[in-house]
Amino acid sequence: MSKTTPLMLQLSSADPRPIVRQIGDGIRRAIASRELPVGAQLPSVRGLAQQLTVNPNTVAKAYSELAAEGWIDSRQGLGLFVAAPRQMLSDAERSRRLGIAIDTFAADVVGLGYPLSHVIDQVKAALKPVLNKRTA
Amino acid sequence: MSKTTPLMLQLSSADPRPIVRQIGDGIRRAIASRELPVGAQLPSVRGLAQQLTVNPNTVAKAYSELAAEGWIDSRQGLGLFVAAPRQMLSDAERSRRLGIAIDTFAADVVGLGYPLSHVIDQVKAALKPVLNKRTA
Amino acid sequence: MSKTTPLMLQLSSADPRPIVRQIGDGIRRAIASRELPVGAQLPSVRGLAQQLTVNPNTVAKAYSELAAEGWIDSRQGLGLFVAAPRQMLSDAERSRRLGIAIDTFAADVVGLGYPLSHVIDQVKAALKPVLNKRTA
Amino acid sequence: MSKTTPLMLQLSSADPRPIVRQIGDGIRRAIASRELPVGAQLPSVRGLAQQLTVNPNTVAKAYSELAAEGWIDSRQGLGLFVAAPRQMLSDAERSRRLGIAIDTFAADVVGLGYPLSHVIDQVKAALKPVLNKRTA
DNA sequence: GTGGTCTAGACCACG
DNA sequence: GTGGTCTAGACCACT
Repeated sequence: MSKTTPLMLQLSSADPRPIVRQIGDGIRRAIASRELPVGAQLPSVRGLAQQLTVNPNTVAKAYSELAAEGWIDSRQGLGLFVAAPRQMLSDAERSRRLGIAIDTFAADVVGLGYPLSHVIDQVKAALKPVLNKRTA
Repeated sequence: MSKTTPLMLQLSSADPRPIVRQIGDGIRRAIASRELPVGAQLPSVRGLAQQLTVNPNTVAKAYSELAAEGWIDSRQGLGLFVAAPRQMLSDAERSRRLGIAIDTFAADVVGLGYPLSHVIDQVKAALKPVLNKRTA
Repeated sequence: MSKTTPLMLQLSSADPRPIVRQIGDGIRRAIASRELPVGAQLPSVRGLAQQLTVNPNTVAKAYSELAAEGWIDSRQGLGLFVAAPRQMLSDAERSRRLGIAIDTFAADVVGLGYPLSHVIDQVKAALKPVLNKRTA
Repeated sequence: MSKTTPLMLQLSSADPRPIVRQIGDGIRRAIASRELPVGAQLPSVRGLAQQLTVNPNTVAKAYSELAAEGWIDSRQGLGLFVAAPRQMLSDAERSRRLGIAIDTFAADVVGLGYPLSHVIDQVKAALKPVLNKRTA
């Protein structure tokens, strides 16, 4: 009875991220912000592929990565569903990944010419809806 | 008689970024933090390649990208020098890039389970030395 | 200078595991048993695909899963290398996975008619060379 | 007048195994542990399907696989009954299947970081109630 | 209908 | 040369 949530995903060819990543990131964000609640069914591989006009394999790959990371569960013949949140990674690995993400981010924004306060404000605005939600 | 600044660059094979990007990011960071001041001469392609034990083509590629982005200027027969800060990107482009960087960052840290405050603190610490320097 | 280790992999069509899994499991075993030491270069995607007469994409998929699990590191343009061991998973997740693995194993051996002692002996023999090695 | 044994089966959507396999494995385990003794009648396809709220086709498929493997016998018009234990597989086939099960298990637990003794203890605990029962 | 696997072949970035 | 991405299309298992 769980209806498939529409899911607004915007692919952009100007975005340097590969399509698979854009899809995965978009869904990750939707799950973290509870736009897609636990147990919700995701659009089918073929359906989403058609909606985004990309190859079904591309969608399938994004989905399978999300499944490997514990964001979604796959049920043979039924579809894909938002999984209950659980901590997959060790503390050491989480800390390591945070460091990498910050280094990458720093390299990306250096040279854009924005003052620190502006960048921080934007980061806060982007993270607020996706952090501290799934454990609330 | 501007002496070539030594330039401490640490390439890491554990770092997922390709070597070209590690070099470019490292130099970009050094310029932004004024470790390499305006007018300072950069190491030669061959010299840096030897120092880092990488292919000279890789260094040359990193340099040419930095030049295209306006970070460094090449003076024929003399070498490469840190350029005066100037903004080469349109406001729309800068804003778009910031948005993408933030999206990517958000996707990376979501699911790590850290509270917003912790992430923000880390980001601030990482950005402080590289932002607000060249525009000061 | 690190020569590619030959790597004996036996694919079997009688094996119910999909090819991707057989490849991944085989390499995981080789790394865990230190047959492939840390830093060793793995056979190239195309090379291994040719050796096993499977599609390069299949090998690439197996490799990318191993990379996601932290077994190997990929270096653009250079190849794939055995990564230094690190604990990626949280205690809760490790315990969960052990439980699933044991349940699956139990379901597989029930009905084969072997006495408990025989099964345990075989399991011990199989696990001895792959457990307690990477931390030794 | 053999009454249908209630049969406690727990289907879990968190379990990665497909439903057919969960049903088959559950019944196999119940028979092996003598929870379902030889001659006991199994619930009807429709009854079990209703109890588990799954498609009757799924239950029927699970039953037909169990029958093919010799676990249960169908008596026309009467229903399905637990068969007397017999070995339908050749020694070579049994040995091959044990090998595959052990390989899969080893690949699953390698990398979890548990000491051999801990894994063996858990395996013993899981196998004790289902092995050495039907041949005793 | 659903997802999962596999093949084939193309194009790109990196060194 | 290396790996990474994407498309196209086929076949299978599950519900």
